[in-house]
Amino acid sequence: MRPTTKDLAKAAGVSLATVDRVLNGRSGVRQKTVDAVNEAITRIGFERNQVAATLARQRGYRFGFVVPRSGDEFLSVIIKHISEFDQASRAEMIQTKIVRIDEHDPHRAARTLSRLSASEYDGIAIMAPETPQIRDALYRMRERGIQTVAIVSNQQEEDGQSFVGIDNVAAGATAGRLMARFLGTQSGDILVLAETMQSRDSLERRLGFDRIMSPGYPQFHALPTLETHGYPERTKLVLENAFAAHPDIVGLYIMGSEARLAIECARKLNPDKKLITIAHERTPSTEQALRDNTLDALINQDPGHIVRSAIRTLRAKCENRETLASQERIRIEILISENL
Amino acid sequence: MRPTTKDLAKAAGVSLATVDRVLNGRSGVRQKTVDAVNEAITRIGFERNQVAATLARQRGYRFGFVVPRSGDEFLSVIIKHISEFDQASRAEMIQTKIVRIDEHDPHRAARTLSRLSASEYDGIAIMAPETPQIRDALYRMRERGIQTVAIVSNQQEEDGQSFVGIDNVAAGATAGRLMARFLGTQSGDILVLAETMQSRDSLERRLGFDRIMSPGYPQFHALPTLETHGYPERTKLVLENAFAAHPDIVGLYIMGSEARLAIECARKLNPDKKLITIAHERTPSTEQALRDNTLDALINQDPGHIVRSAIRTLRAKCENRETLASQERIRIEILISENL
DNA sequence: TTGTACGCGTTATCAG
DNA sequence: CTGATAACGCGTACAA
Repeated sequence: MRPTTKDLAKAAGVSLATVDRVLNGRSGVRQKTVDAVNEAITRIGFERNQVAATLARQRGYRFGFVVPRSGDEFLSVIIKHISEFDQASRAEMIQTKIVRIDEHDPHRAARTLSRLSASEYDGIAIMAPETPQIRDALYRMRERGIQTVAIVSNQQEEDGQSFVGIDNVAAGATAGRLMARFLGTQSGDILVLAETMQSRDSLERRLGFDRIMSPGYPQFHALPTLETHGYPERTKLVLENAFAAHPDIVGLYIMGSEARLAIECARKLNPDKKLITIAHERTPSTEQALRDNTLDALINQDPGHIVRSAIRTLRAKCENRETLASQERIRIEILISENL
Repeated sequence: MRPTTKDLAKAAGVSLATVDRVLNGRSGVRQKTVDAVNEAITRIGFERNQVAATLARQRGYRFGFVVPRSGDEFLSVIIKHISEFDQASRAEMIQTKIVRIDEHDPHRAARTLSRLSASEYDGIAIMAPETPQIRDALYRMRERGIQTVAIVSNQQEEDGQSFVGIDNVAAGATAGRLMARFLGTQSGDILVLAETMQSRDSLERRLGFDRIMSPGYPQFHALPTLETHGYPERTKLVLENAFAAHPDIVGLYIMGSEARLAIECARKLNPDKKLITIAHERTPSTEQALRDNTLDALINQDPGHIVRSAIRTLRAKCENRETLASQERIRIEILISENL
């Protein structure tokens, strides 16, 4: 049988309460006692039983997912996975709620975050673009004792363990390599589309894309990124202009997560020639596009994995232990119609 | 607060013990009482707290991974993940052991399996080719009350929920499509290599590969599968013969999981021409091949995911509940050097 | 600064 | 067939 807190208390010559204090880093214990307990821990090989610990806390774990109020198909897929997980994990004493923020108004968003209290949440996973206000709000949240983790869009580099998502530079590079290989012996211009180049995700993807394209494939010319701002009319307009100005377009790289529109437009504007088209994020519509061959490849980050990984990360932080790094690394998936 | 067994007992007008009997399907309860408890369950919305249930069992969960005694790099990666998981999940009261079987002697293997008792194991994950002896042994294991799940190689269709691994037909198709697209406008023969065509995995991969190649790309001709039987000399020999007989080889599809040898041989035999090469399973050596460009793509099934998924599946079976299907589906990953 | 005693929600072991 | 009651290993008031 594995040693328990009782064994540990006996081995260290203290009471259960003191063992608990040391184990959970609470104050009010003499350094000498702390040392004695720690010594006993290694001596008898004590390891805390998380199952018992979770049960003993009156409440289970309460986590919140902060997501944009308005969003694209990818967001709804994420949300679907959150509620799916919530249902499945109630028996494990994990509760998950969704908190909406106004991503266009950083101050309002920050205010919403500031209202999240430690008495309601043990941890928060946030999916939001990086702004000073948000970063600040997160910092204060951690001070209040709420664990945080960023998902999908990275918030900052400083804290290595607290981002769950893909490396967007590598994702862009992956798209670039596939584009080049699928184009084969052709040559010409490549259209690059984003909702906005303000976002770090798009910048990084573009960077990665160019890093492959520019040095390795002089026969292709990736045009400056076109911004759609998520508006259908604007998407149509920029694509029209682009096709008019560049008669030699052979490829289309859609960096944003709303690919449906762009694919449709491009097909209408260019019905005779088959463009190699690569987009990001698996959603019902990109999946359909892959199936009917209007899309050649999809770069995806598994939303279910992201959600579960975020929760595992938060939980590990609550119990202040390490996570299994290999498990939490989100893969840059390449999807074609055969491996959907 | 969620209703507990106490609430349930009160609501049903019985004792805790009876509630437990009904909940865990034990015998010795009148049908009328069973019905009353079940009615109360739905009425008050009772849901069992798994954390408490796990704690209350004296022992935690004890799972075994049955794997071949001898094996390739992929096997050692799997084993690495098993022990990694074992370490990380001790705190969650899950114990994982590795059991070796002689995959070349089905009878001996079956005997080893027959010695696995329910007093030692709650569940067994098995990675082994499908033979009548093994299938039988598994059947008897389930009768003994040990949960089972097959990993990597499917055992049979009958039980939908108990295979954790990829669809090998789809994996072969994925390889085929990539091969065709990477070859582009070239034409010629494609070499297909396997350790043996006795195994169902290889057969299925070949089937999927041809399903894409034959109808869609008449400019390519996939040669009959060559068998290496895992021997270096034999690999060298069959490749030499193939290159001599077919001067027009443009592609190499390595279906088996020991790709290192084949890649090396092919490169030596064919130093002037770049073959499009696709293999299966990420291992230190295939990863290296991808990096130094001797491999164009890798079809992979995440071994870490397989291990964790197998354990989640076994645990769910022990607690007789459903698993989250979306979580347990193993992806057919496409790896290139950019998304390693 | 340290210790005692009880509770968390379930399972297991008795007795009836 | 059914019911009390003691664990399981840890957290947490409250007392000292």
